[in-house]
Amino acid sequence: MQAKSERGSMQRQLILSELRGVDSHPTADQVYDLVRRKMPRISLGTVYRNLESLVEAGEIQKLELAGRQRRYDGNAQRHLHIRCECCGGVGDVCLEQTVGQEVLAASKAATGYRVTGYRLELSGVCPACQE
Amino acid sequence: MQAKSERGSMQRQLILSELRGVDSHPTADQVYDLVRRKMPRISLGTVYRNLESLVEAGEIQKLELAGRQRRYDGNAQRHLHIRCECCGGVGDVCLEQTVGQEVLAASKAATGYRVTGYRLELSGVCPACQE
DNA sequence: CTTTATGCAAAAGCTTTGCAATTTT
DNA sequence: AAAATTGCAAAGCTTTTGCATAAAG
Repeated sequence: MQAKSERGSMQRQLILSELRGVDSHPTADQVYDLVRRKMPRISLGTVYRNLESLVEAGEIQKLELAGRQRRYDGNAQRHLHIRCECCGGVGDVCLEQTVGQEVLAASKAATGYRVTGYRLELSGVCPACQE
Repeated sequence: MQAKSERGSMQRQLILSELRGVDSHPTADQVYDLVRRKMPRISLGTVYRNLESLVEAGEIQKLELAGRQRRYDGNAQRHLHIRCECCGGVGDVCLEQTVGQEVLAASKAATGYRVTGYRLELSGVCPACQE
């Protein structure tokens, strides 16, 4: 007994809109909590499955920051992320990725790898934690 | 009935020497397999505990590459890592970390964070996988 | 009607931890 | 003898998966 939808199930739409509605880069279980407020019977498995398919569809991005639980970002555009060492939060850095060609060339020379990409992740102290 | 040791238990020494003896950046269970060849009754928990304490002691480093299982590097010096997209292996890139000050300054301006560091991780195709 | 997605629950993969026994200092 | 570490096993946490049922196209 659910309304008709243009793009996927109601679960999927709700997950997408909730994720777009926050800037906190929530983990899967945080998304689950958000979504459950409006759809209490949704399951965690469904959240994981839809997050994954939204990533594949290019609607959102998955953040795999070093050594921690995955987070999801409703903004699918390429941008950097910075983690606060103090509160653990993750912020957006809307800059081009800016590692120079010379680094990539030097890496190739140093390793023999064909270098195809890189991942850059910043860390620091967020405004709130600086008081 | 173990020999006396200068720095820590025999388990710890063996873990360190085995890790120093490979350049493959093994995961904890791969270290476990290596070490078990010479000390069959060692436990995985002991391997994890010692790897952690060796990291804290600055003798080795823990690699937390995006979204994957942790790996350990017997070389504690700061250097870059590159993952082969094809075979999943991880190589060393013995270069200075080279993200410019201007990127860090721009990040600060864009976010208000006090930027204190960054992590750079390369990807590509290793010589073996290029055939 | 056929295909796709869901909820539930169990399983899987990696890592940590409690504890009694052993080793190290 | 006191402090630190071990092996074992159980628990923890995050993510994935099998399956019968329900929703979507």
